[in-house]
Amino acid sequence: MEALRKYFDKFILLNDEEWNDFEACLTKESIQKKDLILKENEKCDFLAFIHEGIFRFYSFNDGSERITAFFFSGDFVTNYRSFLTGKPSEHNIEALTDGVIYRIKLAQLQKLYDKHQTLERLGRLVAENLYLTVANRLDSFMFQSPADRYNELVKRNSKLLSEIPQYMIAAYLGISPETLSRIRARK
Amino acid sequence: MEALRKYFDKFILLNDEEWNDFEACLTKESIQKKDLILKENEKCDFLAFIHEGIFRFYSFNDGSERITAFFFSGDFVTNYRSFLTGKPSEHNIEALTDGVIYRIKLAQLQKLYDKHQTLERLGRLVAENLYLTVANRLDSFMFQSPADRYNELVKRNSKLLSEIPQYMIAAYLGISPETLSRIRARK
DNA sequence: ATCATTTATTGACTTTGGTCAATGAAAAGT
DNA sequence: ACTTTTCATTGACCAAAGTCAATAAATGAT
Repeated sequence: MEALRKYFDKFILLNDEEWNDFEACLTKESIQKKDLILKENEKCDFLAFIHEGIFRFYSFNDGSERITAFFFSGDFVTNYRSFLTGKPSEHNIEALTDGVIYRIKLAQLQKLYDKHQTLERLGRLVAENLYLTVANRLDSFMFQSPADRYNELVKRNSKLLSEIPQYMIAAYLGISPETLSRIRARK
Repeated sequence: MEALRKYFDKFILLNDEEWNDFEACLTKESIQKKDLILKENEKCDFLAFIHEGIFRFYSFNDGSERITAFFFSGDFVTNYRSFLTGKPSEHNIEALTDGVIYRIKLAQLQKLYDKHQTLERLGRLVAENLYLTVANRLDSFMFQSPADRYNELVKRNSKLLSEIPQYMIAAYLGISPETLSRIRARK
């Protein structure tokens, strides 16, 4: 689990005791393409660290799918809202590729928070980071046109474009596949 | 500062020592209508607790104003992004009424985090809460029509409507004042 | 109370993106 | 390799929201 530890190091350095306690709570799972690691109406009581694979976080609006986020290796994936509030998830989390994740349960995480102030801090930093992610995405919806959102995606995350079908990119940008096709055509 | 302590109690109970250390870092300020407590391009190095007053958090897109949030007494107001990242703010925070706030500086808050695990936890809970707020707002932009957003606002926050001019509500909903006027007319 | 300014409404027109349908291209299954 | 299904593009049309401009209503200042 060196990958996970490295990811954490970006936020905060854990000593061996903290790390070992944390690692002991993780359970490894192999995931197949199209598996749902979280289903609508379930409570999300876990965080999952993605060792390998791509996931999408989506729900249905009327008939059509809306994708709130994609997650890649090195990311945490969870329904953070359901995780925090205990309410049932309105979203699904689906594997777009085969993969490997490490899960930790909410209850165990809370015990770790109590035991180590450093892990409590890590929890804060993770929450702050997630805040920044959604806040940026909110801005993109408030201030930018679909074409702007697409162009920024191309600039920032061209990897994503090559690995994910275009109609999902459209669902992520909040537009129809036809519109995305036209945005790409005109330029 | 009983109001602030009560607000905290919603998250977590502080003992007297923790509370006193925290309170000692607060500075009280009277604010006049139209004052900017944060200006574009400044770093936001504070959290402010609103004892009295209404504030708006806004920026300019091309020529026109976009309002990201309103804040009322009992809320914290800050540019959380600038606060967390240290980057200059792209937003202004303006008082819509006269008011009273209590500021705490980032540096002092960090000292408190180090001193008391409970305050560290409070920091996490506040971050988690802010996450939920923006995440809900993002959903409203991704999934709802302007009319839906307006109707929900009427349902949830009718107080806001009576205290804030309609063109600002429109800017908050991400639509033109004309469109809001028409949404209200048809029904 | 009057006048000036700000805010809200309404109409005409434009722009943008959505929907439906047809066609082409690519990928997956046998 | 061939068929089937999925995905992407394109066209025609529609609906929603934006813009510009005129007017009305409300608010504030003197």
